[in-house]
Amino acid sequence: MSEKKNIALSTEEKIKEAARKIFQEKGYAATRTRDIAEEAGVNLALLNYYFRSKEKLFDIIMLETLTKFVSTIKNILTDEKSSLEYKIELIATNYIDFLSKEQNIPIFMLSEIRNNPQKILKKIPFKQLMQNSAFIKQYKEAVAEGKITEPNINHFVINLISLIIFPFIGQPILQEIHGLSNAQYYNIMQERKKMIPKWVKTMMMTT
Amino acid sequence: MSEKKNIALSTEEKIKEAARKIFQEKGYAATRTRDIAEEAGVNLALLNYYFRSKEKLFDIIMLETLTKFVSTIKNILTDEKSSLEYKIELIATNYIDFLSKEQNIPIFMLSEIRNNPQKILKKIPFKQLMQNSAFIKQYKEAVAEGKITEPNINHFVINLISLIIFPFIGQPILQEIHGLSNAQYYNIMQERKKMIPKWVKTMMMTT
DNA sequence: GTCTATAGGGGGATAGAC
DNA sequence: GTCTATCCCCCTATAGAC
Repeated sequence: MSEKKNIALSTEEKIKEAARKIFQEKGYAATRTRDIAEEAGVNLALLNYYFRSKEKLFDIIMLETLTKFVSTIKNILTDEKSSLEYKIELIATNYIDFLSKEQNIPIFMLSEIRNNPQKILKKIPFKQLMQNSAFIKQYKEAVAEGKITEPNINHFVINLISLIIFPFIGQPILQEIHGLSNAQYYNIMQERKKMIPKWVKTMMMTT
Repeated sequence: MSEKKNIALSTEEKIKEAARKIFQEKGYAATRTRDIAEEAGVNLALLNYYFRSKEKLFDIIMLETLTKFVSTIKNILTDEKSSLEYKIELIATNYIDFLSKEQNIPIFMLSEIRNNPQKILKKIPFKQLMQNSAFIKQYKEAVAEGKITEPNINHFVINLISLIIFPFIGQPILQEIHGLSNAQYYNIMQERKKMIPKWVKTMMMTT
């Protein structure tokens, strides 16, 4: 199944694109290097020629996935000029747009983290990204000014991330429960871009 | 199948307990039958003697896991007598207690559903469980009476489930971001038993 | 029912021709 | 760089002794 868009790619890039697709769909353990080669339309031996091993290829895909995932919010969190409210709107909008196109990324990342937490978490400085960010500073200011009554920023971050990401992870089950088509579910996710910022704001005023 | 009062588990039960543990930790593809046999402290051949194949053993574990997961809320949703508010409190409390003990269940269920949606979803009548439940009826009544301003029940259900379940799925990453110990994270989850019901209530009044 | 031994085959990796 | 052919380990499953 050779696709038009792949014709311009080098062999190495074709393999990476195929690996990204299949690793993200099935996870490391369930992926066979033969499937990646077939998806890429290249010979199996080339996979080892370019990337040495299945695991090394996986490591590259995972690092790129994590980097892409983090880059979606990195600049938002550290921007000193934009307001906290605007940051929340941007985070919700950008992540929902990003994940609508790359639906498998959250479950892929999280299930591989379960299988090997240290290996994956050490690749990306999640902690440093958050701490001392403008985002955190502004949240604490809002608490000091009485604009927010929930002083524990952990709950705030957990809630924001949960409301954005879980609907993608739980999509099969949530669609089944509500009897929704893919298009209907997509529309619901679009609605959430506007609603999540309002919701988290009111939540943080509830004690 | 059902043994009398346990002193020691039967061989069959030892295998099932070991299989449950390892499948839930690592997922189907990454699990080796040798690991299950070792964990159970029995010979590898006994696994096939009692369960025929790895897949048949997995199917049993998955069905039991889904059943346990659903039974946590089944009676709550269908209870005609309790109020909507009380139902929400019970759901939050019971699920957080359940998942605090069985932390791997959500990611296990959801990643196996990703790998094989129809096979797993058809095992459990998620849809029928929800539709025509007292829970849905009471939500619609609350909308009609103006107690709730968000008419779309889909968002309500998605939000409630997201706020309860995602913190368990994302635990490794969320702990890392906030620099929290296991004990600290456990305490945060305990706090959420009281807070989630308040939050979802105010969220559904925000339009 | 439980064990040892092994069949059978899938899948990652490589040698070597071109 | 790309291919064919093949190695060989590992894992599931089974045969057969006890």
